[in-house]
Amino acid sequence: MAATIKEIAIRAKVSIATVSRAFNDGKIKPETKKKILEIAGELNYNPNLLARNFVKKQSNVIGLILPDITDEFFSELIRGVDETTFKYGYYTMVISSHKNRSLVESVSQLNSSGLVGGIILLVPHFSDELKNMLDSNKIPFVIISGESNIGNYNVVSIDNYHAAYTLTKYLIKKKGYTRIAHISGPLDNFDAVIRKKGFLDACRDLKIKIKNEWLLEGDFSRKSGEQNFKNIWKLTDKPEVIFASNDMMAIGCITIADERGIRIPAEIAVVGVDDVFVSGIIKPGLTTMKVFIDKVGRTASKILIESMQGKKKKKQKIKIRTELIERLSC
Amino acid sequence: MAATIKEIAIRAKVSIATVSRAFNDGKIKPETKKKILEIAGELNYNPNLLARNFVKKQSNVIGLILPDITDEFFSELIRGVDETTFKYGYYTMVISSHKNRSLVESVSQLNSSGLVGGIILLVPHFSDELKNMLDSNKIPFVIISGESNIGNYNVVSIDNYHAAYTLTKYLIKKKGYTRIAHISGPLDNFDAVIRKKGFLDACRDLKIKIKNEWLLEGDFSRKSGEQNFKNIWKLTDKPEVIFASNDMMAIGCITIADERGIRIPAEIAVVGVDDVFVSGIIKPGLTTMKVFIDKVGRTASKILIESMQGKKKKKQKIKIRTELIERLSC
DNA sequence: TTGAAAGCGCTAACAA
DNA sequence: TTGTTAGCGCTTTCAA
Repeated sequence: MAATIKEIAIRAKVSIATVSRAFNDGKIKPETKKKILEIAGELNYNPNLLARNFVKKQSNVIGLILPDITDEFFSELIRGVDETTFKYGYYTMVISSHKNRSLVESVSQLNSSGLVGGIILLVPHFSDELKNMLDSNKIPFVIISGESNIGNYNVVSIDNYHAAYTLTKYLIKKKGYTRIAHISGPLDNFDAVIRKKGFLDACRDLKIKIKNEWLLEGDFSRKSGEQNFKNIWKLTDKPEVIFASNDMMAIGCITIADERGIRIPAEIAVVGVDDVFVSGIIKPGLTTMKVFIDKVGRTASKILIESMQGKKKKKQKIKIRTELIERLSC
Repeated sequence: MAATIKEIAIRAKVSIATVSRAFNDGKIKPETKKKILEIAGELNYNPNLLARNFVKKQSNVIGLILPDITDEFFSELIRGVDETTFKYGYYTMVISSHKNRSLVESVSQLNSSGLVGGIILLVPHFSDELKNMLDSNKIPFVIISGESNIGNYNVVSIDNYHAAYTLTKYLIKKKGYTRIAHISGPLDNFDAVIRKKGFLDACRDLKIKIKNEWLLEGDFSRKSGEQNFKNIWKLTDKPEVIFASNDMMAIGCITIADERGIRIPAEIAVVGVDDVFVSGIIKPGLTTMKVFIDKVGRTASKILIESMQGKKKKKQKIKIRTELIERLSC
């Protein structure tokens, strides 16, 4: 059984209240505090955070709710969050919502569980149900989402629009492409939609006409990149370059091109967004927009913790910048 | 403020004890239970897990302590753990020990915090300090480590020895190599040491002589693979194949070979262990031993949860099998 | 500066 | 089957 303040109190011949004060910032005589801390050290005392959180009706644990833990991407995100929460003396609880546990359900359970004092929520898309739940939500939360115009919440996003716009502009102005295909992510996903919009807007602004058949929808998976590449390759009127909405789909394109002996970028070029590890390894290296997902995690946790600590400024909307990485795929 | 059993009790005109029983498996009249559950539903009641855990002196949160959250590898591990804990109604708290937080410190704090009811501990190597701490540890824990002979603990390991032995044998018997270099991981890392032993034993058993200069030490990073490859390439008496102790180092080898126009496997072959995503993408595809790290996570959590639930069988040592993946790098 | 005592939401004896 | 009550370890009034 771990030591409690009661034991310390007995040994130090003081009341438990005094011991409690020694560990918080309460008024206490320095000598008393010193003695208590000494005894605590001997007893190897650590406060029972459960009890503390319970009575204070707060928690130094933050819940990180993910739609699904799969790729390298989330691992980076978790790292960013963990780094920050640790710095502030908080813990990170990772919760992924699977098929049998919806986002809404996860949040709602967590909320009343008392287990966490704040939530970081990664939302690929926004349902009314979710919005209702959040609006009636008591504990602080920060949303990580592609779209920041989703109500008066703290939101951290990748700057998807800027990423797609910049990349498209690069394709057109720097590389001279005029015939561009776009494989979007699933169109119920904010990031996907905004990237597509950035692409379309850039094309429009730069007076580039995009054929309808060059606008495809994938699901961010490598497999859907492969499939869409095959479809593009069947077209009689082929584009010169494929802008895949993320690296994984771009990698799918390159895979199939490689299988079929189609030369990249000579016959068709490919670019992506994310800059995952593989993108620097694959041949040819994938030109892409680097996304600083760990920064997203760090930023979100920082905002969350500040709001948990009562520094309630008004809700923030932060976009994390991206960066063009030029390689040889286009 | 979230609803409590007290409120429910008032509305249902029963005592709080009865309400409590309704949510547990206590003796209770079906009709009473039904009514209580109904009211709970209306009030959108969720039990305060903090309070419950506190009074029961247990916790349905398990702590997953990692040396550092970096690669794809951990992401898979976390996923495996999360999947299982969810299935049992538990939560996963991910804690990584950074420079400023040692493993021992993490465990010890967590222990008395009451926050978690069990711990999964990933230990790259074993210190006396850690061992002492674990021996005096009160809450259940499972160790994930390369070496399972580290005391009377629950340990889940990758079957490193078998992986290395099998791969080496494959190199020699199937592929006919006789001149093999080995880039080990850091030699204070269990996985690294055992893989090296498996390699050495296989060579000895198959009467293959390994020159000392072919035995190098890396640190599992891609960079150290690159460096070691350069060193190997300087040798006048070069090996025919490099057995890198993990895929990342093997990828480092391939990267440099590629840069320098050295053909793989024609001029020198390379194999690894892990089967990370990149290994199937890189050219040539990397022959490797697939490690089922998600299985490691699932197994560890299962054992942990069972032991948390008091099904105390004797300590288990489980090795997760690996599988040869033949590609074109050798 | 300290102590006494209440109470956080819940479970688990014990009593009825 | 249900109610009463004590208590988990801690913080926090209020009083001394």
